[in-house]
Amino acid sequence: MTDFGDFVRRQREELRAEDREFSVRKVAQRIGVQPSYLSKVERGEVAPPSEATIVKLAGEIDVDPDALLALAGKVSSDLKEVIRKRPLLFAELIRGLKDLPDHAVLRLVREVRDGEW
Amino acid sequence: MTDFGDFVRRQREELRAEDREFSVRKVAQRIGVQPSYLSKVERGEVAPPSEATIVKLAGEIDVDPDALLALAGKVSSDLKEVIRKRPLLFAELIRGLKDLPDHAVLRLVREVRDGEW
DNA sequence: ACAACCGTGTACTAGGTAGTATACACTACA
DNA sequence: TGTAGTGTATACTACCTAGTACACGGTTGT
Repeated sequence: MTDFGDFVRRQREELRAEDREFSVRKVAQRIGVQPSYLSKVERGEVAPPSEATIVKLAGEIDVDPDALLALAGKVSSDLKEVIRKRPLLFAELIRGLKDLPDHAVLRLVREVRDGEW
Repeated sequence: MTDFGDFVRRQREELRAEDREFSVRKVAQRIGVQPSYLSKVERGEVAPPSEATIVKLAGEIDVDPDALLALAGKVSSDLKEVIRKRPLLFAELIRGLKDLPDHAVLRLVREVRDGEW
């Protein structure tokens, strides 16, 4: 389960190759944690950080926050909130989409986005 | 935030009016917790139980598990898993549905259920 | 009258979460 | 050559989660 750490390290080092501001220490400082902690996170020595820290990190290393949260095994709390408010409706919808292929879900997404609502 | 406790107590007592098997003690035993703990949960003296315990409780007092989890401020982990596997797709879909009225979401649900996929 | 059952008060806890603080050895630059 | 910056090892912690264990006094059934 070091998917998360490995990904963060790779992404940060890629940015670092072109900008020294992406050292462990500098990034850690910008997202508000100790460098030693970020180091351990990247090496998978400790579990992924909290949602708030992950979101800041995502902003820093230029990845989608939902994608990074997913790598950490988490779901954004604002999405959970949407479900929590109408659990029966959303539970049925999501379970119904569970096994459908991407393109089918995407069709739904688009239908909603440019919705005839 | 005693929504959860109040609801459980009401529901249990309703069942209890017609069946003595729905005492705090009996229900607690069937779901595998101490009676004192269930009592505290119902009175909101402690936070709602874990997901696993909530699901057992829901089965026992005849309410939808997703609804009971929602009252506890939680989302079923199988739904989270679905999102976690395709975070970009589902994040966009759910945020797009966030402010739509029930009937619009329901239309989607039905579209998926009797899907032309 | 008494046994069985009832809900609840009190005290406690193992394990997890999300980190901090400090010190160390190595490298890079000027 | 020294100083500024680098990643990491070690030790520690406050708070939260999800409960347990036991005892108590009140109520009910027979």
